[in-house]
Amino acid sequence: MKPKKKKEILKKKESPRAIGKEYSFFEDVFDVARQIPKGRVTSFGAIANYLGTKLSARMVGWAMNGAHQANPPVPAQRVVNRNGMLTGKAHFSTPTKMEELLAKEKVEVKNDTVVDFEKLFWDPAKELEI
DNA sequence: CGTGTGACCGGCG
DNA sequence: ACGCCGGCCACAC
Repeated sequence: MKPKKKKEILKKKESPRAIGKEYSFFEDVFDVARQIPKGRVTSFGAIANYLGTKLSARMVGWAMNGAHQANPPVPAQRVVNRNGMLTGKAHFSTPTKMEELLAKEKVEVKNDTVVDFEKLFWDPAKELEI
């Protein structure tokens, strides 16, 4: 947890490649995703909202595209759409990997959808308090 | 530099 | 109630 930064990161994006490393919106998404408490889940919209791009939740999901490939690994299984559906399960090693991971987190998954999603919902904008 | 795409979301028919 | 369409931002080709 790092109460600093926050929007500071998205201030102006000073040439991501100029750094020579991955340093951009991705890191923000990854960082937020990593801050998701165990046994909790969040939605793309929530992350997008936290990042200030709620109107473009698509990019969040798109960013997650490299999340399962990022280092350190990002618990992408805790990130689902606003319906609580495991939309990105297909992007995991195995189609069942996502619900398996969630199952280990004591998160019930029924029909590719998180049970009690509303209760397990973790809003970064609130928890992290922008 | 321009075009395409993306694990979405919300509104409208 | 369901389905389709547009939109927004960032990144890769």
